[in-house]
Amino acid sequence: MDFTSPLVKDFQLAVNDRFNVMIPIDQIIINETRKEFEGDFTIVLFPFVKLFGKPIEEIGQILGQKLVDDQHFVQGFNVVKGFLNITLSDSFWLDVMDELTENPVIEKSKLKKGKVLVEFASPNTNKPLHLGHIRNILLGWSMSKIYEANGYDVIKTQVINDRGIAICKSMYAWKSWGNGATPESLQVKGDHFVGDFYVLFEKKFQEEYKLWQQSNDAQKLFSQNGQFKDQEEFFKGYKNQYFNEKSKIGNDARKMLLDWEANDESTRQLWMKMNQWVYDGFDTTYHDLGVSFDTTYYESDTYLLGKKAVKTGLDSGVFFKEPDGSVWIDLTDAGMDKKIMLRSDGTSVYITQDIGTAQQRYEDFQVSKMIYTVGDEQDYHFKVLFEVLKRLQEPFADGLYHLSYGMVELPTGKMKSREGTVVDADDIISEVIQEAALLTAERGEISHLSETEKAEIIRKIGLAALKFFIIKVAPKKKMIFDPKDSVDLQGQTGPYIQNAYVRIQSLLRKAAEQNINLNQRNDQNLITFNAYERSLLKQVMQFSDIVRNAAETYDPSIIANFSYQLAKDFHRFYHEVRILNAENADVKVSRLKISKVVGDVLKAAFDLLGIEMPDRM
RNA sequence: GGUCCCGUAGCUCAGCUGGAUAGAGCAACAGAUUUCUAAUCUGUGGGUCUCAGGUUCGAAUCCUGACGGGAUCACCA
Repeated sequence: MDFTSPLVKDFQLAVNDRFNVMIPIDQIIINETRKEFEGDFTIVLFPFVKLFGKPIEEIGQILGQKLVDDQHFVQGFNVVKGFLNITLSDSFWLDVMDELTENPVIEKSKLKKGKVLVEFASPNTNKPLHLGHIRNILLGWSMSKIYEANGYDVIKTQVINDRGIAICKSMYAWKSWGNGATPESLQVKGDHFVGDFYVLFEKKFQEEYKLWQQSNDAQKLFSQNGQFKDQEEFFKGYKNQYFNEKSKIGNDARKMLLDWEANDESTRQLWMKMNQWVYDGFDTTYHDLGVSFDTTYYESDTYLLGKKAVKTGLDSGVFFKEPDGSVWIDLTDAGMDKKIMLRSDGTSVYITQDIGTAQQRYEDFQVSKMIYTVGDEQDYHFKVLFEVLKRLQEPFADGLYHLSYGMVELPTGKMKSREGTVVDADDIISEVIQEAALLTAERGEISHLSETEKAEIIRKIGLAALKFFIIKVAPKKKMIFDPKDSVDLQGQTGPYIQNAYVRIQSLLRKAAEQNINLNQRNDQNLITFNAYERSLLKQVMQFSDIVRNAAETYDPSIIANFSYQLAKDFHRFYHEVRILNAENADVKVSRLKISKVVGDVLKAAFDLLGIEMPDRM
């Protein structure tokens, strides 16, 4: 609902009436009046000074008076420097309140705007999910919800990297040292179970490598490479080569990869079994986070895609072939480099596969937009990918967006798996819920509820703390995640906002007990709205704009910050103003209506962020 | 080195499509509950918006250049 444009229109007419100039609407700057001044909205007059050749204060006086005389919605005004502060009439606010109460908080546009595919999560099967994945998942999920709210059909997807040397390492380790153990037999979550074997492989490999470093063979190699001062440095750099050329278990793992590619029956069986364990584990984490996918792509299916695109590109002259048979694209005229599309042995590289996958998705769903939620270390990759797709003249090429986000770091620095500083997703989820349980018990507010009801509320609170902590930061910024702060339930946090909602539900329950009807308009008795009420209404009526803006800028943090501001203002209102004991029945009803609509908006906003609201806490 | 991103209070972050005296939370200190859920509210202290130029009536915001931090520039993914 757009409430300010009638005011802007009136202002435009007032200017025309008094100065005979028709100012374009988009040149009229209107803001919410800052708290330290009196008024609801402020029009900036500076741009008009030169136009009218009068002192700015006088212009303000003339136009303000005109708006009051019109008797539309303006009740009063004041001019401070070049700012015309306008106070809207109580009847205006009464209308706004009833409009907001009677309509859904988000107007879902009736006409469909098209289909959008959102990719997020996209894990590897050799490691459990960590904090970085959580940020990714929250962003992608939230983006999906935001696009739905803006009238799009959304397809949520992930692409799982289920093949390659990494999973073969886990497979080899399990086969060699696993003794037939399963996640069930060891009571370990599947993704962790497989991840542990990956780690075990690395450990065994390191042992083997260390041992080899003492050998004559190794020492000879080291002394032949005179540019290295110390052994440690040399062997660090030699590690990959050792793995590929000399390592026994490296060789065995690579043999597995070849077997896999040759479709060897037993290797494929093992691969399927272990990946299934991982997927079961991932599903648990996704479930805990409250997210799901409409479809999943697997790299084992898609990694060969894109070769056809290479042929098409060659035919149309977008790509070119080197004498050795490799295929390239030259993007130097677009400020990028040359990029390989196909290796000289004819196999695909990462980008080939992405081209094929994009085409496949378009074929599958005919989407007009695709949003890739991937960390900012791949900014360049996506820049190249999108440019290539454009040059291939794909019909979807204009609807591609890389939702890039910054790395999640700890107060101590980057997470490093080698140093064991990676924050595991499952761990942090359970930690934050435990903390919520502790503090909820201390409070005692819900102690009368059943255990399952309590657990449910506690889960919502804990997850809200974690999720809000992450989603409130603008995506493109890297963020510092302090586990200590993330379990905070006070101040600028998810639970703070939930608490505002819970207070509102409590009010509404009591109002229902008193049989107060909130569905009727008050046409008889005009009430005076105080500053708290006006502020709440102003924010609530901006919600649709906020949601649109979040979609346009691909930024859920806008909604998070909006929610916080609204909750904060509600808490203040709640503290300063009597609601159920208001001075008369009309005021009571209007305050309840405002509270209800604030609650509805908070809940809708949190839903867009993937955060649930409890009714009590 | 080329390209891209970031730099705001002790810490974590808003504000960035230019508008009034730059805001929150945390941390510190002082207060508020016979009243609708105190996971709340009020107050105090805390700033060269990295720096220097430029555009403008007006710059944290736009432009240029430094400085600092990060990412990326594979026949890896």
